[in-house]
Amino acid sequence: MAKQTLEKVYDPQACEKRWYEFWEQQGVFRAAMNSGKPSYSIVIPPPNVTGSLHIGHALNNTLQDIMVRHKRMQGYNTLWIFGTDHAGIATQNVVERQLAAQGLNRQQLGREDFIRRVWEWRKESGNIITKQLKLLGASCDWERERFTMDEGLSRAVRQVFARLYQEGLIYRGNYIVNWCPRCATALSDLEVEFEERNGHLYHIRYPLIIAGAESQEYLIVATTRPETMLGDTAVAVNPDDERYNKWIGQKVLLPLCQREIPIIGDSYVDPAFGTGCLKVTPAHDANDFEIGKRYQLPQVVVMNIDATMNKEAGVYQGLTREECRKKVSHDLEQGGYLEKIEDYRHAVGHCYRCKTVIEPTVSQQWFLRMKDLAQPAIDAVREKKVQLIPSHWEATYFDWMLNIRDWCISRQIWWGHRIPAWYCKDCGHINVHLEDVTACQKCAGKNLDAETDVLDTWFSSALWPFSTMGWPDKTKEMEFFYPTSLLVTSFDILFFWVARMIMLGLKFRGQVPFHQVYIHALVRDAEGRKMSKSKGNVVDPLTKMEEYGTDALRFTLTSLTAQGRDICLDEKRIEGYRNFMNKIWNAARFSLLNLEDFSCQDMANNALEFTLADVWILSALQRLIADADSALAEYRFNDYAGALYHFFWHEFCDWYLEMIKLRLNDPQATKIQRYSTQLTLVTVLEQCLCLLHPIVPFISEEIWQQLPRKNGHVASIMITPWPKFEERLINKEAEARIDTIKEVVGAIRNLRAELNLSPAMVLPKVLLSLGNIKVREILRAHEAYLRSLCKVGQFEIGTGLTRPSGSISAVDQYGEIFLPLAGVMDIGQEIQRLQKAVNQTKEELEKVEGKLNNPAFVEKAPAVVVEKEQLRRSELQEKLSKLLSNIDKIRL
RNA sequence: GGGCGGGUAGCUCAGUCGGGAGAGCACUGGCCUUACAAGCCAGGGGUCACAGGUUCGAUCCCUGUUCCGCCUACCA
Repeated sequence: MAKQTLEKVYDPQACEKRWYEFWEQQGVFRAAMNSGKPSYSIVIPPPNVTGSLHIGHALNNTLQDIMVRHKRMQGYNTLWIFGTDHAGIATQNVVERQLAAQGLNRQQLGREDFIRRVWEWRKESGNIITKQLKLLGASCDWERERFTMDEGLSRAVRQVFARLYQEGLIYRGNYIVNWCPRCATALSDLEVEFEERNGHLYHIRYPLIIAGAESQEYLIVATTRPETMLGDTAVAVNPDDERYNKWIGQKVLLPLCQREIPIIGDSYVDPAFGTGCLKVTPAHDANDFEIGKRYQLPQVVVMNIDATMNKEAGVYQGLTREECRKKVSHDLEQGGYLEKIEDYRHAVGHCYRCKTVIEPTVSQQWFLRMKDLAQPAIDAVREKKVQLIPSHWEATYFDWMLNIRDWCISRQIWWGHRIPAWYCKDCGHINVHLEDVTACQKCAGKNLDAETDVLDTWFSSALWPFSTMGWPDKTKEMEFFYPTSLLVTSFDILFFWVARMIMLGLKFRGQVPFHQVYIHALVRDAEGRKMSKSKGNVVDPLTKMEEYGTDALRFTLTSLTAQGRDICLDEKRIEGYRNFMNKIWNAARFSLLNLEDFSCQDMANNALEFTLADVWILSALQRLIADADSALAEYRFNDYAGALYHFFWHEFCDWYLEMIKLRLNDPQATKIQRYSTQLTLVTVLEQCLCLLHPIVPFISEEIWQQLPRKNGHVASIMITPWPKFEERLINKEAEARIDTIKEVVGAIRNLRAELNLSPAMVLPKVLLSLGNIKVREILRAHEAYLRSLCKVGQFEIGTGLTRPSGSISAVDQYGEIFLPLAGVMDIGQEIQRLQKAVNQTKEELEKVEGKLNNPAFVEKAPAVVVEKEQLRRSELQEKLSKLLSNIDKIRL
């Protein structure tokens, strides 16, 4: 790429697309399978095929991209598998809405045509998120893209289903499940969201049957759902409840239905709740279902699949649940059966897809037995074969896994993996098989009905880490990349997805699907509220990427990713990091301007002549590399970003670049000297770009491509070797010297600022009176830095210097600073300024003396700590006396 | 009901071994200093939620209280 002068302001739009295309062209996203190298792999949490990029995706994929880019630079065989999820209910909803717009529904189309329509939709609109992830810079191996409904993954699903069925882990049966009347399908327990709602507790009188006839006596039951009474088949009381236990075995008359139902005794009933009498509706309540099984009560389903009342509801047939509740309540009151209605707040289950109130209903479904699958998965986490990060999620994981319940895996929708079961109409045998069954395996009859239900989408997701790699076939991918190294996900799908992958991975591969799981937080708005369309506080990552640049957004998200914390995203932060991108840009601009006459040469290290600044920055860079490495290794993303931010801006730009201006602008500098500093400059800049690259891929590539470098270099920063920490470059002496210089420069600048001296004004002379000979030596040796960084014409550096008359003074840990400003200074103001310093020093001194005067402290604290305090005391005492003496002499 | 996380500067948050409280943003003052005003220099600002305890010493460890958030659960 030709050299060019950089613009003053970084323009992300101008380069992002260009570099992404360049990377694709170069094939650098493709997984290498080089047998000499270690492997690193991640499978993406597959976004819904209907999805578009939201801020959570942006975070999730930025973190994955950071790890993958980092490992790729470290030389691993790196694979990041991308793919999408067929999202059964969500996708079906989308296509159904499209049909509705044309006045059609899926029943009119028929199953086959409908499925064809979904595939068409997927072809046209199913790759939105793919394009958006590319905009985000994601370095997935796009050639290995998978879809949960594609041929290979479908085969994996069937294989798993068939084996689990054969082993008796999958069974079919009539049980109570969570039914969504809007989606017209069963849901798993996890797909129900409970929310507190204001409701009512209806107290209803159930007349007792005495001597075969309705009596005036009654039991009162309390319920939040009076409409379900139409399906009541018993009333239960606690057998120890002396108010009622005499009635056990008797009957009550069910109001409105004129049905006699038994009174049973069951310890499930809490005598303290409500009236102590519980109406039992086995077909519409999960607990009642259990009670019903214990007493062989009939199950009366009173609703249709859309939650309108069915013929069992008698006169209420055809009403919706809500209408029926009103009517029942009204009729009870009319009949004198309603004791009272109380306000009552309780949790109501809603469909996680469409928010419709769930109707617990008995129906014929398929289930996966979980207990046996859970145990090895619990052990795997306990034994750290799968490491959850942060580890406090383990508690949540164990709690759920230990109380796991069977998983309802069948869905009454059309879009999804059809359950591979065929019912023989001749002998009743259920045929479950990998391939389509055309003749009954038991009676050879050809009279078969295929199962119409499909599987829960999460069933196929559970196989994702190995199904995407070609399992059940033996593939090179499986050999190289399974188990995967890391999974990056959000905690809200820990049970939905992570736990199930561990269980099925262990079951079918005998190995965990991933070694580590990094669980990140939710992105909230600046006030910490969950983002939602209804609140209107959604931050659209794509808009922000356009406004501030993709790198700025990525850096922001990374900086805010501290473990165990939610992320509160304030747009101000994005702006701030956009500014950081610009800072990087301008530092590069400065560097390139000063590297125009530079070309890399082979030169022995000992022939070079480095400045103190050069030696120091190389040393500081080593510390940065070490910090970045350890932060990444421990997934402290915020520390990783923070270390880079601090080093680049506040060490490299603020100090190093300012210091080397001296040499770069010095016409007296020899070629070797100039070359040495230029070499340091380009080295540090390049290594910073490499360290930054995983977070900010675009700007780092844009600048990197323009750096002068040796021949035979690689094509992209993406495949440049990751910087290596070099112990030999650590130079504590240089670091200490720079610290001293920074300290003195700071003190002089502070004085200037407090006196309101214009930065443009060059102070003719400054005196430094320093007690320590080493400090004097350092400052004398590097006086040039002081002169340029403090805008001072001349220094007098010595010890015990007398304060020139009419001088401003300051005292710091090294000694005294005098600015001779005869005639300019305001004595009153100066006394005030010094007095303030005196007060501060006194306060600190009191604290230290408090400690040292405490005999227990001197006796029990470690010697090092005590010595430290003693040293501090003497320093403060000396500072105080100097300050006081300066006030004393102020008028001289 | 059970569990988890949190309460540190005006805001959002760091704080790894218990030993002089930090960052970013915001704010104040001064500067268009030949990379950058999306910038430079300097500065102000905190009873580390509250109460006890352990310790020579607690933001940090222990106990309790309180507030906020989340997860989970078969009290109708």
